[in-house]
Amino acid sequence: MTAQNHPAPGAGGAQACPITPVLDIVFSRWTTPILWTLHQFGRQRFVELNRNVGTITAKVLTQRLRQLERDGLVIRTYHPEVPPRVEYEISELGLTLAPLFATLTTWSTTHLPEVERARTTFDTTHA
Amino acid sequence: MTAQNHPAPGAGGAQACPITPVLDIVFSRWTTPILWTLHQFGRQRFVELNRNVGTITAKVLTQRLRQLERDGLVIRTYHPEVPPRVEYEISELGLTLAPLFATLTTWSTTHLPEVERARTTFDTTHA
DNA sequence: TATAGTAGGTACCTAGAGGAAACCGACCCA
DNA sequence: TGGGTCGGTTTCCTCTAGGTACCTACTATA
Repeated sequence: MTAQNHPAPGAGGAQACPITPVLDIVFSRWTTPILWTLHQFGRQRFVELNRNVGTITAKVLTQRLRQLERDGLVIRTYHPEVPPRVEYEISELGLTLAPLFATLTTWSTTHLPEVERARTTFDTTHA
Repeated sequence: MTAQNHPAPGAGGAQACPITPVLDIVFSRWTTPILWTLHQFGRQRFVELNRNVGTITAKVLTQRLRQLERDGLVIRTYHPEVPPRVEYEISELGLTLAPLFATLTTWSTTHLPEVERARTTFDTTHA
């Protein structure tokens, strides 16, 4: 699996797609599973999150959480105890993404079967 | 720039984010600029599209168009003339993405400044 | 003594996407 | 005979995200 860098807006002098900057913020790799897990299970510690998200490694999870924290979508709370305890939760700004995700899920449920059908017909006709 | 492969759903046994399959269809690299250009300029030939999208190379444009065609979001029409002529346009299924993109643009205009502010405060406090 | 747990940080390495550029086949024009 | 157009395809090369492994400081437990 590799990363995602959306094309630079305005590159080449052509009209640039206006939503590309948002994609790097919201739809970078692993960001949606992380946000989804935080939304499902609520505030979680690092190791919990690591288990709940799935196959993500600790290093990448740290990187993505830093990015999400920098973008203001996730709040990190550090408790200087022993052993140290860190908790992550979705910020208010992160919660404003809810209608966007809702639109995505509705599109998914209504139109994903059409995509599947288009794929099978394409694969059979281009055999 | 590298590719985008979103994590496999269900990997690791945890609850999987339900929107990840859609991301690979709609938000793969270059797909949104391509769809945007097709939407802005209407039906276009390959070379036109290549120029209008921006810095994309012909090889990658071909790959992405094949994927979009396979997913049923784009319609390819081949005219066996000399020199050959191929036209691309958005399908009806592709047009159903419009509300999704609209939601994205509204979120962008309303909340992107907050992201910028969060970034500057993060960068100054973590200097 | 030794091991485990916590929340990462760091160094090294690999796989694979994507870019650059050359090439192609059919035809037209000069 | 050579060059140009169109829609790609092929070859080669680079870049980098992400994986593996190992490290910290401190405590509790066995």
